[in-house]
Amino acid sequence: MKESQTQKPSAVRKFYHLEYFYVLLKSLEKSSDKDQIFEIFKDLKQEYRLGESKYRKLTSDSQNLSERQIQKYRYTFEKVISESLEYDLINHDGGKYQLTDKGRSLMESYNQGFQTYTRSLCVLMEEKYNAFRYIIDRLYKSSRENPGLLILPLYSPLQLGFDKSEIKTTKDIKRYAERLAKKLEQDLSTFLKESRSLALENNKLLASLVEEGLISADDSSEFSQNKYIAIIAKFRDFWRKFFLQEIYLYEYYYTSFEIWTYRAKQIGIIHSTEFYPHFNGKIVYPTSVIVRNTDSKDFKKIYTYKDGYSLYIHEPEPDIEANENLFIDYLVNAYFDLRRTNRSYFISLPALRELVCYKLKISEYVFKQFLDSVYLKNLTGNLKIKISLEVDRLPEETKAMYLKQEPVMVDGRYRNIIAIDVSRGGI
DNA sequence: TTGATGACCAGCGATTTCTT
DNA sequence: AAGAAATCGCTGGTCATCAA
Repeated sequence: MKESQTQKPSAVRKFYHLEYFYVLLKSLEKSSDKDQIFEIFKDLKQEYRLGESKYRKLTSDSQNLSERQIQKYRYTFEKVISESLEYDLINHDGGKYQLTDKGRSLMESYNQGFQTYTRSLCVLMEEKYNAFRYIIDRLYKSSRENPGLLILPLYSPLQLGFDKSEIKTTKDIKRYAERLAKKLEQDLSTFLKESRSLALENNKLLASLVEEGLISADDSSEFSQNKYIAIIAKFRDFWRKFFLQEIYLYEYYYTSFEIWTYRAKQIGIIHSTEFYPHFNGKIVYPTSVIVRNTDSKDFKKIYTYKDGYSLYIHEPEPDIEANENLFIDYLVNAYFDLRRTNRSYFISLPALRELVCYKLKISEYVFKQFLDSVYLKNLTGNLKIKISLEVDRLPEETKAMYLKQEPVMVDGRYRNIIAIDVSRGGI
């Protein structure tokens, strides 16, 4: 397979959830007046759980929003409108907004299921921006040893064993900086098989902190404690930017990368996670390829570029026996991997999902389909292993961080913990 | 006018400390 | 022990600024 040609850069978009398009179009069905559309949009944003964060948490109801919240919602609203105009989903005529045929057909695709909907959007976005192609190309070029894998390690002082109370002077900051750089060098070598000294960059970072007046050039003098968060944020941003631009040659800034990969994740063409077990930070890899053509039945074409290359999503069928066996193998391996650090038979299903998705290079959606199929067979006793799935607590029922990930819907119910028995004797 | 960029901050959930 | 309050760490979204 010849690698495809890198496309022109992607512009920045300002919202993550692809449902926003649908929510806007639905609002437009009811009104053509902008202020009224916004009112409906606000309610629907709430109804579809389009929270401020990716974890879809909503606090207040749409009736009791603060001025500031309304301002934020309006900001998002304007962005959704402007992007919808670009894709001709709506048109704007004399202060009135109307759905176009294209908009109506996108709504139709939503009713056929989320996968159909996101794929229609993928076509619209790719026609205009080629952003997914650009990122997928970058991902495949990320590392010679491990093509496709991109890591963005992240370690706060806390995670490296420093307590906030022991970081007071320039000297302390330098100690953290040094340990962080060492850790990052390690990650580069383990994950990307690249040995590289980060000492130079580390010095650059420290120098910029001094230059901006956040810390003093003198080792023993204390920095102002209310700048602590700002200083730590500098570390985070600096290394993220370094990894993206220097290691992965991504030419745009972090937010742009975040937004496009998260959109790609919803379509199922790129996987990205902050919850990969035993790793601090973010891991991104493609669950698709861009090639002229392929004979493999595991890949489905979803978009064709002008130069003849196509975007194929990796979507193996669960009911083909070889696929099923491979899935079960990885499932069992990942289960025992996680069991080593866990006393209970039950382990976190999202964590297991991360390991299996990575091994098979499949999206969360495909994982869900496989697990569904395998679980049903297990219930009727037609499987060589025994699987138990349970619901611990759903994200909205708890404040625990480890449950911030979306649970997996299997056999019609949300599940978040799993146990596996290979002997079939019962657990 | 539009997009890129970096700084900033509200607010969330985790963690720690205080209180009963 | 358990709940309440205070503090901490971090993120997404907003905004000002700059360049084209």
